[in-house]
Amino acid sequence: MHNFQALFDYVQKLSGETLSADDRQVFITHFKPKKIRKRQYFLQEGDVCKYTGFIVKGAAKTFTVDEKGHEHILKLSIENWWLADFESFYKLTPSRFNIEALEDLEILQITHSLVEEFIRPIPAFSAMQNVLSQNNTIAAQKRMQSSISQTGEERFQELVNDYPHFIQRFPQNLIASYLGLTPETLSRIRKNALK
Amino acid sequence: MHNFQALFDYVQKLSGETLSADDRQVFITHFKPKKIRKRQYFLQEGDVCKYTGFIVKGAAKTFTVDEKGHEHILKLSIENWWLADFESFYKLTPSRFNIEALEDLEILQITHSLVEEFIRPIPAFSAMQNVLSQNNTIAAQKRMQSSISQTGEERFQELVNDYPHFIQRFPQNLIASYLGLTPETLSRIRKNALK
DNA sequence: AAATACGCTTGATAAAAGTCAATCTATTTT
DNA sequence: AAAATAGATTGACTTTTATCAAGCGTATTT
Repeated sequence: MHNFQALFDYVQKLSGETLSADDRQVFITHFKPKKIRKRQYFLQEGDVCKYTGFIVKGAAKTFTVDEKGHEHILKLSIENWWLADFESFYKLTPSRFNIEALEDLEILQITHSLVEEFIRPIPAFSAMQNVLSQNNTIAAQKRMQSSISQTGEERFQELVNDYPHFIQRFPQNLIASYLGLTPETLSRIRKNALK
Repeated sequence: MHNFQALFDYVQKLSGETLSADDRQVFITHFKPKKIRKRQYFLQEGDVCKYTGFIVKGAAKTFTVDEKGHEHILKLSIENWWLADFESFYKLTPSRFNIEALEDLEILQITHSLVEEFIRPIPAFSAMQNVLSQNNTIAAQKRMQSSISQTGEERFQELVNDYPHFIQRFPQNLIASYLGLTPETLSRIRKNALK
């Protein structure tokens, strides 16, 4: 039996509400456990993102590949995050992004229509969605603010302060890409910062 | 009597639902019309953003000022947008942003607690919030993607394509700041693009 | 009408970041 | 164990963008 406890804990924590036994059963009925091995894709550019997945274990990157073949990482996702290209997921349009497992992934996945029909009616879940939406708005605003007004070095320092576990968990070339820098530039930034 | 029609139209359009006469009365009771003259502040750094305002007429910029005294514009807002620093508005913490009228503003403003108590229970409104939240997530993702993977010139071209009315309505130095560029750099980018 | 602000442009120079190539180390994979 | 791969670093050089300063029109203000 797959581990739904992480999902229950997460929903309850963010919503501040309790899930009844019946609620839990609805989750268990509609979310499907799935494993994705390292280097496998959860989503490929051009495909429709039919599922969103709650990460129970593992990590993934969401990225594009430009004309020169360079990767640009938009998101790094770990346990207790939702995996999806939400534009494609909401609108059922082909995605511009790839999502690839960086470590073996265990997720609980579900389609948009099943969420709408069965999961969103659960009050704790929609309360969680509201909190999550607020958190995401705030985080997106902060990241955008950094991006337009700070140097690479300042953005890196902010990441070290705000998400130190990301620095430990992911190799530097991925962190660099997430910050909009090349690996060489981040390497030099770190060298200079050591003074 | 202030123009609530723009707000009603907006809520109905985004939600796909109809507002009853009673619903409308709830809006009229709790939203307060306010005028803010050009160059006046809706919000100042360090203050708590107690209100969100629906823009009926006019335009505003949301920006920070860095240690060197340079402005960085995070958002440019016009009719049918909501004005606020949502981090400060949701959490009632002091804001890091300033919001200033670029043109005389007519807004309909309301506090967070009044929204929660009286407005959000209106189904069309909460449906609108859901759609808005999705749209914002998608737009934020797209802008972030541009920021980490494109040059200034490409970001400018994208803005011209996606929001041509912004280019017409705001001076170039504000557009430059919104794109994370100096006015000089944007001026040169445009000169080169004319070839 | 004169004075002032503002916005845009251009030039010269500096700083930040990217590109390409080489090397080194530490894992993985075979 | 050997081979292959992945990640990090460094050097030389280029491109992109910022900075500072000046000049020029056009609104606004007085």
